Amino acid sequence: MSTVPAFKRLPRAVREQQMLDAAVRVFSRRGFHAASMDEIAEDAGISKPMVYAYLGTKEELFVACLHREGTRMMQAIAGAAAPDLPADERLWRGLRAFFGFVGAHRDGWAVLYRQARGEQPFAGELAAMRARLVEVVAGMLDHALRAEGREIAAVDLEVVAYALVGASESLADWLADHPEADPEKTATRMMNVAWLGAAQLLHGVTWRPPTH
Amino acid sequence: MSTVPAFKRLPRAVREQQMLDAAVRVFSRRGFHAASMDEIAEDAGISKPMVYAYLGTKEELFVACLHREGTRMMQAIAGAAAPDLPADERLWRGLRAFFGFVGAHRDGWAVLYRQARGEQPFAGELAAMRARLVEVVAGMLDHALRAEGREIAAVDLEVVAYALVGASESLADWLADHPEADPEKTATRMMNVAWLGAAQLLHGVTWRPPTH
DNA sequence: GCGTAACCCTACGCACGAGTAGGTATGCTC
DNA sequence: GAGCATACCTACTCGTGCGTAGGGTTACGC
Repeated sequence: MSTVPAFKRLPRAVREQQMLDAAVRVFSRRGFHAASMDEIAEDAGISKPMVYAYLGTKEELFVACLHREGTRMMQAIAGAAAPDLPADERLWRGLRAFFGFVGAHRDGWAVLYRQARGEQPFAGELAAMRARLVEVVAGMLDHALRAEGREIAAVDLEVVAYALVGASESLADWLADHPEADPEKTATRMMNVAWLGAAQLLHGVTWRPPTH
Repeated sequence: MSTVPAFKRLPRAVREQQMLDAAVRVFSRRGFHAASMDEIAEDAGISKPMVYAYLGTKEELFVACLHREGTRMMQAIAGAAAPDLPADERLWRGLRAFFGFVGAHRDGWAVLYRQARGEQPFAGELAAMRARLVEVVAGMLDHALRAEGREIAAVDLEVVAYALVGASESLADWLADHPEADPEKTATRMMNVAWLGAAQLLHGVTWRPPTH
């Protein structure tokens, strides 16, 4: 008997996205280990074997979440920071996009950074993404430096970039925990710390340890 | 029959430290969840019920590790940054002590930051410690500001401090993953990023978002 | 209108690891 | 050297949750 459609039996592509949505929510709420596949399935309005059929084991599912959220974030940033702008403008737009993304996807951020960092199986995945970020930032700095006719050793550049990325991640955490905070304002503050320091470096000013 | 002592039957205080040593090692190697109490016990050269008798459940054990390592770190920093020095000197000494500690206690650092951050039960514990760090840094900045006859809103100060702490943590992670890197040099680099930017802020220079 | 493939379910097996019960040996006090 | 506390062990119980076996139902091609 043909009852109401009962909105079931959706095509695979749709269900996979629903599952990923649910997974991101649950992982972010409980953490990787405390999250159970049963809860994810229930949250997605589907039964467990379906999750296994489509997305594989728990680890694979988590990696899939990581990938989707990470890609979205990188796209948000890349889309905002056009490569033909001056360095400070690029940095500003990149930061604004970044904090905007975190503010809008607090769940995704929690999955991405708070969970993935601790668990060895995913640390590599995460490190690769961070490396791409660092590379982008280092590229900006290097570009600005050459425009000034200066150069810095590649290692130093990378470490500075690493510090900036770290500071941003830290503020992003802060933002995720303060729902009332304004992403734009946070980006401005980060820009103040980052750019004022970086600009000094770009102009050849450096700090040297006291010798005694 | 009195055989060789077989180095057993140690007083509680000693065994507790051995257990904590083992726990820090195993937690840092495996992560909180993947670490088993059996492995910790074995690594400590003792049987599992002893661990339960002395340090309690797995969570309590982890908190104990967190406490010990955290206290050691805070002491290392506090001992180095005497409060009567000028701000830049304090910051420098604090950073040097911090990176020195991380370089020497990579295991402890991994437990502290990589594990504790992700798992909700310990996030609070960790946040409290970080809050103390942020407070110290914010205090330095504030002190330096007043010396210059300036003031900044407390929130901004805290956020800047938060960013600096985050950048340091990030570089500490980097340091923990690069055994060949020199803690002192890392501290110098961090000082460059942190102080050059902060000094600008202290002198009233700020960056403002473009208005268009 | 009938096969076949995609979608979806209920119900289980099974390993792993936290925590404990219950007992033994060794040193310390008096 | 009797009594007692402390250090220590082997050997279990038992919940939890991952992953699967095996079977049902709807759509779609032909």
